[in-house]
Amino acid sequence: MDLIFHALADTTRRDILTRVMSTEQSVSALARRYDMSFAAVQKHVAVLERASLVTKQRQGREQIVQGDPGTLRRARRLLDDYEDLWRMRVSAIDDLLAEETPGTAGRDPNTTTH
Amino acid sequence: MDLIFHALADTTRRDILTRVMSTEQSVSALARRYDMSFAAVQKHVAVLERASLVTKQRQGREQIVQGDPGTLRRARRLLDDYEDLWRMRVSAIDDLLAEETPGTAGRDPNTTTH
DNA sequence: CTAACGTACAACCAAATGGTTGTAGATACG
DNA sequence: CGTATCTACAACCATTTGGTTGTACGTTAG
Repeated sequence: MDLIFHALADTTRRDILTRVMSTEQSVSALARRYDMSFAAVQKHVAVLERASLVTKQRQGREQIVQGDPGTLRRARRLLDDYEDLWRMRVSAIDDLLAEETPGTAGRDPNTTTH
Repeated sequence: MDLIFHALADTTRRDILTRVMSTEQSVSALARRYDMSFAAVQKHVAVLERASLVTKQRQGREQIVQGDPGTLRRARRLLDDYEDLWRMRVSAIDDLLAEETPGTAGRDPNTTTH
């Protein structure tokens, strides 16, 4: 998890991810889009790869990069879990209020049912 | 966004977030749970606060920390967007296949309709 | 009032990050 | 064949990170 979120905590890497999620591309094709050295982009891809957000696949002399939706889902699920915690906490307070003053539902504006 | 994901890229911080999402707590109450100095935990909370994942609220001499579900939602949405990119890409390939060999739907096992 | 508690913040340190340049090995092209 | 392209990787550098300790200050408890 540390690896996943760390990989996502960089604008360039998120941009690379955006690109390869919709179209798989070679590392050099990606590098051409950014104002930094090939080696720098190569490192960014390596970080994404270590996090399993991306996979590489050799094709001749090129290395084709493609996104991995499975890892993305795992990350999203974690965020969902945090939101669930919040909802449970609020509903616990709601229950308490409902018990004390029945009829006064007191909905929390931050709580969104999906 | 960098701040948000960077804040999430640390086990201790995610653990703090888990705690305050379900129950708001003072910084020192949090600090007692971890095998590190108060100052270290204080810094972790500061990182979460800079990322707006958490808000602090003074109460006498204590500083009460509570989770912010809104920021969490923003992060989750971004991950959703990446998954959407993937689905659009796959469906584009599907359309192409459907056009070439109608009847052979060829569903991608990675694609999950929500 | 005094002592203990909760917090803020500075100074310091080792390790990791994000970038660079340079070198070298495969693979494709003319 | 020779040359250009794509990749890998090492060495280096400035900055940030995650931790420490120490000091100072407002607030609560005895």
